[in-house]
Amino acid sequence: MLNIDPLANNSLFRGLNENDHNELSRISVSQEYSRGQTIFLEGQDGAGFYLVTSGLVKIYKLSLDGKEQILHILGPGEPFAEVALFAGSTYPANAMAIEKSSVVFFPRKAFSDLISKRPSLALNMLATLSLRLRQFANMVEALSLKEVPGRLAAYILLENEERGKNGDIKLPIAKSQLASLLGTIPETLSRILAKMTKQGIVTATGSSISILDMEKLQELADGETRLS
Amino acid sequence: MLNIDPLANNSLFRGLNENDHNELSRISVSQEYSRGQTIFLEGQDGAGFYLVTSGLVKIYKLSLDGKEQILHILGPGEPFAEVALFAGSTYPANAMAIEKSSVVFFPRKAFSDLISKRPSLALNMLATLSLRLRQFANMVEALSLKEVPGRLAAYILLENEERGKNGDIKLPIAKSQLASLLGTIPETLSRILAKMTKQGIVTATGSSISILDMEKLQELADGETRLS
DNA sequence: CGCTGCGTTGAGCTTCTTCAACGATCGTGG
DNA sequence: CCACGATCGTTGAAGAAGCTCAACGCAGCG
Repeated sequence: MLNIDPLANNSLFRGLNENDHNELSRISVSQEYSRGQTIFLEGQDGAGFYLVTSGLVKIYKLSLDGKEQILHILGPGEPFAEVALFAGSTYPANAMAIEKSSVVFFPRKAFSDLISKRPSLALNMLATLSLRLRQFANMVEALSLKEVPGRLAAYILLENEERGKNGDIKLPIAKSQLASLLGTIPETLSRILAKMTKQGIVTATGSSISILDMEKLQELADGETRLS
Repeated sequence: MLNIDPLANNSLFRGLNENDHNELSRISVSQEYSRGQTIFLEGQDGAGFYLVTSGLVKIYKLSLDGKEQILHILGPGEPFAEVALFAGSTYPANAMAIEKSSVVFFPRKAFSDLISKRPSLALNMLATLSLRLRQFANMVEALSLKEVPGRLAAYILLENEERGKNGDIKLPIAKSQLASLLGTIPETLSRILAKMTKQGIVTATGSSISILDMEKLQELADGETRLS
């Protein structure tokens, strides 16, 4: 096969047999979204959950006056909107494709039936939700206990561990989106990045960031230091 | 029996049979904590999870300079630290008894074995975690998109729905703790409550709050209005 | 080539925190 | 039962962090 099955290699479905995978393929529906297209809105009836197969999807909340807070950014292999399956029936936030994306949709009922019969599927799902709870706890901590420089530093370090190798990072999202993810606005992010650059902590050109002073970045992320 | 079994009536264990309940009783351990006593600390090995049977427990994060952000307040019947079971092995935050409390502790291994054999237990746990994810999403939204008056208004309204009847609320926690839960400090909370009182939205005496203008409170919580 | 979205920079302002002092409340031991 | 201390809550004044508004440069794309 030229196209690898997006379902087969996902950790969410680890431990399932061939039949289960066929069943999953049978009940799921592939969908395409173009950049900026809404996948669902907060409050809508949660008809099922999704898995990203390509592209990038953001989960976000909006205030009345239009300010956005991104809760998650999801890439290939990552599920979203699982919450709607198990508690309440509506989506708790909005979902939009940041870039051209493909997702697989799993209708609620069919998936519920399968999960009731497959303990390993339920356990995998528990692991997924638990990981997300951990991320949320860190996000609340960041928003409440850290200032924007600290949040940005933590983000850069995290990104460096996950994608960067030698301290060179390519931002996967636009800076305005990063601002929204960090709980601030583009202007503030821009100013702080400029300040970090001026102090020799990083260099930033376009969507590339290079870490110059890893130690200082770590201190900022931990809240040991101010940017002054 | 004089003492009702705290395990039998919990929604987490709904759908389990008599044997399972006996098994749960067998593997669990009762613990007592006095006011202010630490139950576990962030980063410690997560040896299991807990269920509050009486009293009040807070889950919280601390910054280096000692500021506290409360993530949850848990009362009788509510479980906590389930996350440590399914993702990572360490506790993601600190837990402390706010008042004299009794909890039941379920050691990791024994509970994992049971959950693997009882699909309904896994599903109940999924429902619990999903609900918590929803709460976290709302908390992030509040911290990032609402100002303190809005957060306080939302808290009062929520508390009124859950415990209050006719708009009279008895705060279950100290105001300093409420400030920490709302992501602010006691001084700010005090000032805003005073302002709300001055504007005839609520009256506050000690730990009692009475709602005078429900509509205005709702507008504040939704972000439609400022306190001016 | 022009338009539109993104990013940057500046000035002023709002919200919230910090620091400090004081008052109230509650539990406890004398 | 009262007195005391500790914790909690309130209020004021000053400062800091981040937001708003506005203008402008730049790049990408049709």
